[in-house]
Amino acid sequence: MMPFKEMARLDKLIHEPARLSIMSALEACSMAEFLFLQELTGLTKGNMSSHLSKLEKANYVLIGKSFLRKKIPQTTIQITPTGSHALVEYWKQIDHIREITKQWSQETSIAFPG
Amino acid sequence: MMPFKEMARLDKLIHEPARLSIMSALEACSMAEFLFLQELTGLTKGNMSSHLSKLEKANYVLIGKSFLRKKIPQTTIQITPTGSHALVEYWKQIDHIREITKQWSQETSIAFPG
DNA sequence: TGTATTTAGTTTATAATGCAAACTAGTTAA
DNA sequence: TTAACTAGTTTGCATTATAAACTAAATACA
Repeated sequence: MMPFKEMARLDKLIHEPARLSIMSALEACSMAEFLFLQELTGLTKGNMSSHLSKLEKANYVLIGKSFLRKKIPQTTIQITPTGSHALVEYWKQIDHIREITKQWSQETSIAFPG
Repeated sequence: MMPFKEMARLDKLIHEPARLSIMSALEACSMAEFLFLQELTGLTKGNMSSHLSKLEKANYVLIGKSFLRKKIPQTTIQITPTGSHALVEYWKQIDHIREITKQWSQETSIAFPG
């Protein structure tokens, strides 16, 4: 019907490239440390921190602070079921957009050939 | 190698949902009028205008101003070969990201089963 | 004729966001 | 005991998305 309005429905929390990389990494890892995640994604510490807190607010990730030998702070991050579900839905929506635009493209070329 | 850095390479001009919808519509239409495109995407006029001028600066679209019966202004928009190519490359990169994260996810589950 | 309204867009102002530099709190080294 | 490092958070800046306000021309109508 209105295929090009489907883009507006993309979950912006996941769509943002830095966060998509965080979420994808977490989906693969089940649990990761802050520094490991930072290395993996190539983000700066400040960036990681602010993106993570956005994801935490949405309940997409769970952040736990523990201490190594009760001294060195270590932040561990896990994806939540909510976050995992949101990621799946995000890719579904991407697929949907692709299908629907392909279809519309075909319809137009039938209506206005050449 | 560093799969989660691939997200940073997504073309941000196309990645933004409003512009993805504009570009997808144009790819299907070959040529469209401003108001038609606005209706299609559901964007406000101001939004349309500013997104279009960004796409124009990147040479992703060509904007032509003509007059209906030499009176009513009519803006027509076409995707350029550059824009069309960028859109194809965008989807390629999306595919690439998907493949690579899927793969990494498998590797991790092999390395740390259960 | 002149004033009001509509149309087709552009410009401007604002609010949100992404980003890295600067900061904090604790640890180890000299 | 002071300097330097570590692990992260906060702050400030620059960019961006968005809609409201504006512009310019056309039509409506009184």
